[in-house]
Amino acid sequence: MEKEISQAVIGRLPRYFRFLGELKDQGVERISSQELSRLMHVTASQIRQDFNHFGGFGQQGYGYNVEYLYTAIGRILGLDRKHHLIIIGAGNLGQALANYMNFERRGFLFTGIFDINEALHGRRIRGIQVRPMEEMQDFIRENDIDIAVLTIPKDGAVATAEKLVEAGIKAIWNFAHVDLDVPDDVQVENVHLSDSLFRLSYMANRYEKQKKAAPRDDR
Amino acid sequence: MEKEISQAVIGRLPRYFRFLGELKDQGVERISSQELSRLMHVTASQIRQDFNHFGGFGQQGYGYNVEYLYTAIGRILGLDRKHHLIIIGAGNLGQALANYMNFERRGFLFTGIFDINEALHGRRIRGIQVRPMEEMQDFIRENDIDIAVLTIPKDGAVATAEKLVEAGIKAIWNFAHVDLDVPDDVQVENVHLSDSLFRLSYMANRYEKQKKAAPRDDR
DNA sequence: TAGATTGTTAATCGATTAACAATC
DNA sequence: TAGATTGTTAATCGATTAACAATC
Repeated sequence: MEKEISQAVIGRLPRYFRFLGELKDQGVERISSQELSRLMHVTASQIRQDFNHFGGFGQQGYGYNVEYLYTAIGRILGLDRKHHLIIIGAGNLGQALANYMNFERRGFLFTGIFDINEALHGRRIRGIQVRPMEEMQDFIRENDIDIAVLTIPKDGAVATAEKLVEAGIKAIWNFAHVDLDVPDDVQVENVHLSDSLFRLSYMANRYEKQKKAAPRDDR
Repeated sequence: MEKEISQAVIGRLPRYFRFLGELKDQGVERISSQELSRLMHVTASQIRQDFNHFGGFGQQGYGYNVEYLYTAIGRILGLDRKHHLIIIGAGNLGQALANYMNFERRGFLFTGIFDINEALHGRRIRGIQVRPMEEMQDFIRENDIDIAVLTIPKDGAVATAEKLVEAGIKAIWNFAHVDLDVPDDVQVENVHLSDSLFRLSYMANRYEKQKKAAPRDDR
């Protein structure tokens, strides 16, 4: 089997995909690692290394075919097939994600949404009715759900994640403000919004301090 | 001046902060790098290295004082002061973030929200009325805004970011699906939700394939 | 004082960059 | 064929881990 791809590389794939998508939309047919390098602000060397993890996409003397590369990376990311996803938690964030579903276009189909709050049960969000949590496990089993999106407060999140795993979920998109402990064969991708905001806060803060300490130094 | 802290370290700070907060809430007074290591699934060595970037927080033979360390990291992250933030885009995501403002507790004050859509103008979200985009720049200057949260579609994002910078914003929390090009003294923290979802998709996909290729191999 | 655990230096590991031969 | 640009190996850089002397 191919050697394991490092997290560093995987982390960059969606960004490549995004840039290639834009190029494709602009009608660009081919691009060299050097041009792409200038565009994305990463080294041409890294680009070539990254692409080569998945086998040669390019052609010496020519570069890369944008459309081909775009499709290939899409396939690597699993965007060539449908995913059924459910959202756990019909609060502000859950609803925003349900509506925001620009993801739908990419094959991520919003299939169900669950909440403990009885007042919400039966209410429809983008045509899908909010269901009580008790129905979650059966729903997953019956509807062939791939991905669960966790948007509930941290207190319930760990227990709910366990239930998801029990019902056979293999991928959790976790917006809850807590780290989940799941078996090896279950993938978790965290979106810890406050962690992100704090990083921004640090960066802004640090820069300010530097400025004060050395007001002449512009870089 | 102290040597530059690497992105790798900065990226971990919010997570430390989160775990220390939980420990503090549980009434834990002190903790060694080894205990914290077990809890967070990172090496004790890394923990000690990380903390030492900011000067000795610990004490030989004792460990680290949880409360002290928590406060120290909080200060490093800039959580000991108030930040005024505005949200650009009063769509689903913008509204969710405005309401979600659990951040408020941490000193990030939701001060204003803007949208191009006239139908939304004057409407109140968490007591704050939606303003037209034209008022954005003056509002920033008059209200001492630190952070702008960009939740508009990608097409308008680049131009809007330019306006933000023009008005003096130094920190942008970018949810738009595009990379922003800003001067060196402006910090951007990206939350590219689809990139995140695609990574999850890749991970789940890859695991499945491995399973199929080598069904016996459990790890 | 003895035991524990940090702070810090040194060793290892992995990821990024540079270089260049292969090849379109 | 000459020029361009990849694929890939080698060199460099940085981040992580190990080890241990300093010290509470």
